[in-house]
Amino acid sequence: MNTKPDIDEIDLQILEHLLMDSSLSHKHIGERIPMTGQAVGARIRKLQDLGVIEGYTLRWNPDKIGLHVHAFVTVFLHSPKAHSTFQAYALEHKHIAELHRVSGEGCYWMRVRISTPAELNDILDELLRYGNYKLSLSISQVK
Amino acid sequence: MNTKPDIDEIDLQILEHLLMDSSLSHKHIGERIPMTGQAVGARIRKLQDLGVIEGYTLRWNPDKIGLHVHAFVTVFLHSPKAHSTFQAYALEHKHIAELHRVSGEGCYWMRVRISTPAELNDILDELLRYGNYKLSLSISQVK
DNA sequence: CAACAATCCTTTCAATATGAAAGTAAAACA
DNA sequence: TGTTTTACTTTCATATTGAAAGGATTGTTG
Repeated sequence: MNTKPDIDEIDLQILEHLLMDSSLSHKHIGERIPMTGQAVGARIRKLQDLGVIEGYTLRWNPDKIGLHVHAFVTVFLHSPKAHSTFQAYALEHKHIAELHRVSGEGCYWMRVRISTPAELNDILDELLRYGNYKLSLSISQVK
Repeated sequence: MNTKPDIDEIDLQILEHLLMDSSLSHKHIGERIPMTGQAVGARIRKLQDLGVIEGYTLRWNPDKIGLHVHAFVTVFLHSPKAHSTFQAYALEHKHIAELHRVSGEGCYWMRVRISTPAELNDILDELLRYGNYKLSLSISQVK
């Protein structure tokens, strides 16, 4: 038994192509390998079955629809009891785009995308119910 | 002149659908609006032209191809002169998946995806050339 | 008010991409 | 050596796509 399932170099090439542009046709990707579009399709299905590919989504610009504030928040919970309610709060909150349990600084790290500083302020107020926080604002995304 | 370009509720619905699954057919999305697939296609092209949709990509699981370490690093640069070399370093580094200039804690925030703690150690060593850092490891992604 | 233009949709149509199935070649293995 | 497995290609039927043309509605202007 290997640590990795049988994913070879060709699979990784296909993965890289799709990460760059998942709207590429199988045929187009196949020309680079080279391989027919159908063979590429079969490998992509394999990557999905293995759970390497979880789904298809967009690269997009939230700023263009008015979500001008991009914040990184480290959360320090008051008490162990706060975890479940905090997670429930974060999961249902539309503007909490990402949430991780972390070791290191604090208990959780989260990404917030929201329209205005005032709305961010509201979120921070709500966070105080669960614990404390440390805030960083993204000024520009370099990569 | 409006702050937003002409993006209406229907556009946002389409955007949400594509964020959930960008492999949905235009026709399928159209059934929920409701609208023909061709009309959905035209709106998607509009969203691309406006720069709201920047491209198509995957949701995937780096862990499955051996990238077991997911780290968030806050970087504090020594001096103003370090910025350009640091950015160049980060941009070309394969395992630095995301980089933001931030206000708040430190100068930069970055996401690192890498195979082993030992390799992370190497990156941290290299970071010391530019400044200091603070490290958090993602234990589990909640959202 | 009437004519016109603009917008946004539908319908139609031709080109293309897709997945399934069958066939083939090469490698792995008894 | 013969058999099985694997991974590809070819073929084919179906579905998706974008372009073009047509129609309805709304807004604009003389």
